[in-house]
Amino acid sequence: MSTSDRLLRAAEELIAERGIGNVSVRDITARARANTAAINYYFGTKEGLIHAIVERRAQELGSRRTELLDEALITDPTLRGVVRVLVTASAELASDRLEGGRVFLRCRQAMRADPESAMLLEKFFGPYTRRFLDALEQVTPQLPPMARAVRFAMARDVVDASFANDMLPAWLARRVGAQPTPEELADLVTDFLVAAFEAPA
Amino acid sequence: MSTSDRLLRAAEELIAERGIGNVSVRDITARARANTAAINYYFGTKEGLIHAIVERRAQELGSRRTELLDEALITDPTLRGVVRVLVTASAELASDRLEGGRVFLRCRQAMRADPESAMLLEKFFGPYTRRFLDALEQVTPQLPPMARAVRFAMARDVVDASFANDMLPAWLARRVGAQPTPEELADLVTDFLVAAFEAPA
DNA sequence: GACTGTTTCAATCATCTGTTCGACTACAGT
DNA sequence: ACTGTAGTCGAACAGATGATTGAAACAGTC
Repeated sequence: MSTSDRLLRAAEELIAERGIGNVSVRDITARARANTAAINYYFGTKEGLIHAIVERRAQELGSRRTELLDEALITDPTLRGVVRVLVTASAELASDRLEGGRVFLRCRQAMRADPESAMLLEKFFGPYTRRFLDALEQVTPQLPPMARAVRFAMARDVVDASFANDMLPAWLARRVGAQPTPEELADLVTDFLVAAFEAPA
Repeated sequence: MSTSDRLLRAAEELIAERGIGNVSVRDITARARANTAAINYYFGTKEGLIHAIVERRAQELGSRRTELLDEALITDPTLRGVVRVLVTASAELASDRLEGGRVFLRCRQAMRADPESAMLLEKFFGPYTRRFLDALEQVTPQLPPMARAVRFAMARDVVDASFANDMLPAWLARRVGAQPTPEELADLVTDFLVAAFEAPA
């Protein structure tokens, strides 16, 4: 694996573990077994690094999401079909179908707390998110726009949060005796969201 | 207002604006119009400051939540009644009924991205959250524990995220032409969650 | 007015931050 | 053998960081 790849990976890992802001270039280069200057050599600045992280993942994820969505709109153009796609896209990451997906989910969640990074995320993931809302519009024509928008925003948050963290917080998992598997979780989340979208406005 | 109060306030504001990790003690003391040493004088360390922030807010919020919950379990012991409480507690903050509530909501959301701070939050807010799950158990006896736990975790995330950020992300608000008021939002979120909890397991 | 404890202040500490630099290596094409 | 290019390395930079210090300013009490 090339040095720049190792840097990207190491940065994602560290950000996922500690949150942005608690990660220095020295931490990253150390874990990547690279020299301190490596980040500046390959990405110009530290910011350039996180830019590269987002750009790369957005491309991977975006094409997969588009793929799933196009398929669903043909084979199963229902509310459940569209929600399934939203859930599946994240569930696939959570089960590391895409290399390092689990790590990136947490990394992205951490970036949301940093305004600058949050803008980056919006810039790169925004277009795909919009396509999603378009699809949702098709399968919930009866909903007033404001209700649909708010529900969509909530659904997004639910999916992101559910799969990024441990599925259940530790105390909750202890209380019910187990963590759900990613597959269980995907079903639970889907049922939850479909019912929520079907609520009368 | 005393210096230590100004420090707490300033820290909450800055964390809310920039996220933890982008806030130095100098930033905080500058905004609080206090000396650089003030934080160490009053709170020992920077970490002591954020500890104090969480402790103070947890006490305020906890008692209010308990109050709302006890009341609801008597006057309206239904799923909708309990969900209403969950939503109301945050909606009150979002409309600044409690001084600086809006700011703290964002501040807390930012803290969630920092593992150390997240542990603090869990420690201080955890007990109240548990009481909530107890209440939910009473009004949804038909749900399997795992489904209830996951749904509860999702509901928590929805409420926190909805009221912490601008209600809708900028591009979504532009698309539907307006931001919902906190009251509108509270109703929309409540309907959404009640329907979600009523989904067959 | 002297004495007390509390609060504020500027200056300073060692450490960590992101970034830059010049030297060194390895290897390609000519 | 010579040259250019890409990569790596350790050392260094200036600035920011959290924390500490000792002196000053302040209040209230005898």
